[in-house]
Order: sequence, then C-alpha cells, then structure tokens
Amino acid sequence: MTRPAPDTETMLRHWREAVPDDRLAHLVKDATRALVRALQMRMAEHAVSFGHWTFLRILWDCDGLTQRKLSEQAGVMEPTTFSALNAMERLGYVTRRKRGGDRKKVYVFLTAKGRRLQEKLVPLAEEVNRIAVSGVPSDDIAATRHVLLSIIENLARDEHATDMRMPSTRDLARLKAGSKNRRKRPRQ
Amino acid sequence: MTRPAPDTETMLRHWREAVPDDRLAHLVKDATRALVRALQMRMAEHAVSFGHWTFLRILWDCDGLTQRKLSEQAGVMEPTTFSALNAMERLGYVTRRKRGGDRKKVYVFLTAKGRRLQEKLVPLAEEVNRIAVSGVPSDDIAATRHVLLSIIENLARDEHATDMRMPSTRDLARLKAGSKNRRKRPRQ
DNA sequence: ACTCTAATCTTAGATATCTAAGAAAGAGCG
DNA sequence: CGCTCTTTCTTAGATATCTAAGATTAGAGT
Repeated sequence: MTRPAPDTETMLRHWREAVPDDRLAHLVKDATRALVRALQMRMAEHAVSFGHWTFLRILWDCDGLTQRKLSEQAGVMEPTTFSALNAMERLGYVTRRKRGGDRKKVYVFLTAKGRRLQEKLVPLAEEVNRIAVSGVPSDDIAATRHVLLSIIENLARDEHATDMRMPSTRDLARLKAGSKNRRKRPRQ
Repeated sequence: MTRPAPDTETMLRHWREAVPDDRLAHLVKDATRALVRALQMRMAEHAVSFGHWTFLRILWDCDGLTQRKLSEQAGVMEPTTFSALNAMERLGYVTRRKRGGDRKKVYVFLTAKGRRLQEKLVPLAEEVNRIAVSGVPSDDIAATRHVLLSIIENLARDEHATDMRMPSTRDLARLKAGSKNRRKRPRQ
C-alpha cells in the first residue's frame, strides 16, 4: 500500500498521548503542514502553488500594490515575494509595471488569467476549510483564532522587546565553526 | 531602524480585521512562523536549528531509533530526516551505526554532546511557550489543542478517502506546460 | 547642486521541506 | 536456489522561506 503522508497513524497516536506544553509549537506546525498540503494538492490541478495563492488572494482584493506592500500584507520578506512573483509572472498571472511617480517602486497587476483563477480557487480553499473544521464547535474555532493571534502578538512583542535577530546562515556557520564570540545586533 | 520580522504591525492589523473562514490556514501558518522563529533565534546560540531540535527531542526520549522510525515520530519524510541527520552528524550531535540484524537499517544514537544539549535547549523551548501563551486562558489553549488535532485528523482522513497525492515538481512542470492529462495515482 | 541617507527591488546563498526514483539488503515462494 | 517484492536509505531536483548585501532611485540637509 502506498503510505499516506508521514505515517498519519503514528503521528496522531503521538499527539493524542502526552502533549506537554512545549509541544504546542509542533502541533501548530503539523496543522500548518496539513492545511497547506490539502490546499496545495487541490490547487496543483490549476497550476497554482500555495505561495502563489497567498499573493493572488491579496491581489484579488487590492490590485496594483507594490512588491513592498505585498510583502507586508502577506507577512513575508521581500525576497520571498520577489521570487513568488517571478514564478507568477512566468505563468502569466501577474505583470509588473513601473509608474511615473517613484521609479523605485514596482507595481504588480493581475492579468485576466490571474483574475479568472479566483472563481476556481476560492471554492477549493473553502472546501479545505470546511473539511478541516468539520465537527469542531465554532466556539472552539473562535477560541483558537484568539489563541493563535495572541501567540503571534506575544512573540512579536517579545522579539521587539529583547531586540533579537534571526540567525543568518552566516551566524550559524560561525557557531558551527565554534567561535563563540557572542554578537549583539549592531544598532543601525 | 531595523525592521522587526515582516512588519508586525501591518500583519496584526490585518488579522484583527476581517478574518473570513478561509483564512484560518494563514493564521495557523503565521503562528507557526512566529513560534519557529522564536525558538530558532534562541537555539541558534547553541548552533541548533529548529530542524535539529525536532529530532533531538525524539532522541532524548528514545535513543537508537532507525531513520525510518525517526521520520515517523517527527512526522516528516525520510529525505528530510536524512539531511537533518547529515547536518547533526557533522555537528557531532549524533552518530549512525548499522547493527547485526538488518543491514538495511541505520540506527541513530546521540553523542554525549548531543545529549548535553537537552539541559540547555529544553528551558529555551519552555520559555518560548510561556511567552507565547502568556495571558491566554488555559481553557482556550486546551480548546486550541483539540481544534488543531481535529484539523490534522480531518485532513488526513480526507486525503486517505479521496486518494490524493501531493503534486510533485514534475506534476507542476507538466501543468505549467499546459498538458492537462489528468493522472490518477497508479495504484501499486 | 551635491552628498548622504532611506526606501525599494534584486541577487546570493542557506535551511527545511517535499516527491520521485535509484541502490542495497531482506523475505517469501516456487 | 533464484527471482521477485518490500523495506530502508540515499540521491536528485523542486519550492518556500529566511538573512545579508548589492544596485537604483528618491528625498533631505547643507
């Protein structure tokens, strides 16, 4: 028999047993994987990946944003947006244009093709959502929304407060090499 | 000023406003990113990435598993485990050994160095968890656990039932090329 | 007007993850 | 025994994501 995903049974058993506090992160992560996976499988039929979906949805709502604004809305860094847009441009879903005002900015517009995807893709997303939360009381879903939002806020606040940085590949290389000279973020 | 992550303010405002049903997936995904990010920043000081943490934690609990079993426990595919273990072996956290019985299997063991990480890393994970859920009623957290677990179960069941596959890069290339010959999973 | 700084996009290179397909070792059966 | 099927690990190649740093254009201050 073909195995489904990462052996579902083992995973579920794992989660049902002891789930100490520090495993909330993994539970959230696994849920993300399941959701993204379900969406991706459906959207692949229309040659759209999850990454594209993220940006398409923003553009359907508000066409003609700059890459910068798109990144903010999507909650990802510019290089991520940049490469996703490259792919989407290649597929003919968006076009990029510079406009008179600020020649730095690149405005992103949906093509007719990109716009047409909306009616096909949105039902798929709704289907996934319906399946995912079937049998779950809506009170619990509301609670989940609040909890997830709190987690995002709490961690963002903390990151601000403690002035941390994401370790870069360079940092990791340095640490792996064993040179333990701690470095504070050089302010500016 | 250095920007914190993907402009937190914009993101949070976004989430607080209308969050239609189909956005639960993105909310879960953002929470994952926040949690992974928070852990990663702390663990980087000890030259451990999130990927390593996943496997270390399993091994602390049960040393000497095969790569296959490790993959199942971690809920990821073998190649993921494989490359994580390569990195961890290079860093001197684990060793791989074949044993008499089945020469196919590769058993993974913690080194003293890998084992020592436990006392440093676990408190970091606990800290992240504490910060993440601070101010959140424990009832809500319990509800969240149930919801996330249901989501994982529902989607796994559905994937089984509808006999879907993850689109591979080859599938995507095919779709991009426009050849729409639908393909069912070849049973076997 | 010139220079310096800030904003924006781009490039470079890294990790984590996946599917597909190859290689090697065991297991089962005629 | 020998052939085939299965299990396990490995390799190949793709996407999504990040940090860091380069390139370009605007804007501000002197």
